[in-house]
Amino acid sequence: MTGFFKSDFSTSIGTLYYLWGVEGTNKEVNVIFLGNDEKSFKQYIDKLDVMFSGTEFYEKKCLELEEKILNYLSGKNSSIDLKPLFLMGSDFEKKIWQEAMNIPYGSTVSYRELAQRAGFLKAWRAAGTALNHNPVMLIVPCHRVIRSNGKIGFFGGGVEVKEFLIRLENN
DNA sequence: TGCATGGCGCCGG
DNA sequence: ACCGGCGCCATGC
Repeated sequence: MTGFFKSDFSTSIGTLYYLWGVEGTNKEVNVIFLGNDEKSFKQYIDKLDVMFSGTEFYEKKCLELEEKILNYLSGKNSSIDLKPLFLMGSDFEKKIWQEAMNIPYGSTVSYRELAQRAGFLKAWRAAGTALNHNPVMLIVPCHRVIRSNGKIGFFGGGVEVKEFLIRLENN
């Protein structure tokens, strides 16, 4: 694994931090981290324990990401069209994240339903914990997962942000 | 290994 | 409608 680079930018839901990684022989560049919490961003980088190349080479790539996210946050685009690269996480967590990506824009499912769809009939509680470890907010749309009783539930990036995103997608 | 900890769910009062 | 209690399951220490 080589070619990590990172950056941040300002949005309507606060400063977003992101991290790219280049994978495999085809040199595919994908998003490893996207989040609004600087602390977890830094912790993530520490855990990866890698060297970073300069962002200049990837400036175009960064601008593309920022444009896609901003278009999504302004309601202009309903799809973000960025591919995540899960470098960390258990198989269970990856399956939950993967399944969450199948939730259509503008709709919601319960934690229970999500766990079931991913093949874990009774692991709804653990599914919530897995979503809390989602490394790429918005790309894995964990804000579309709410409680069975209709309540909003929690959100790593802040419940207000979760509410904002659900409202955004229903306008 | 056991036990506590989580973005939960369901039932009873 | 709201709460407490108990059940549920993957992780981390």
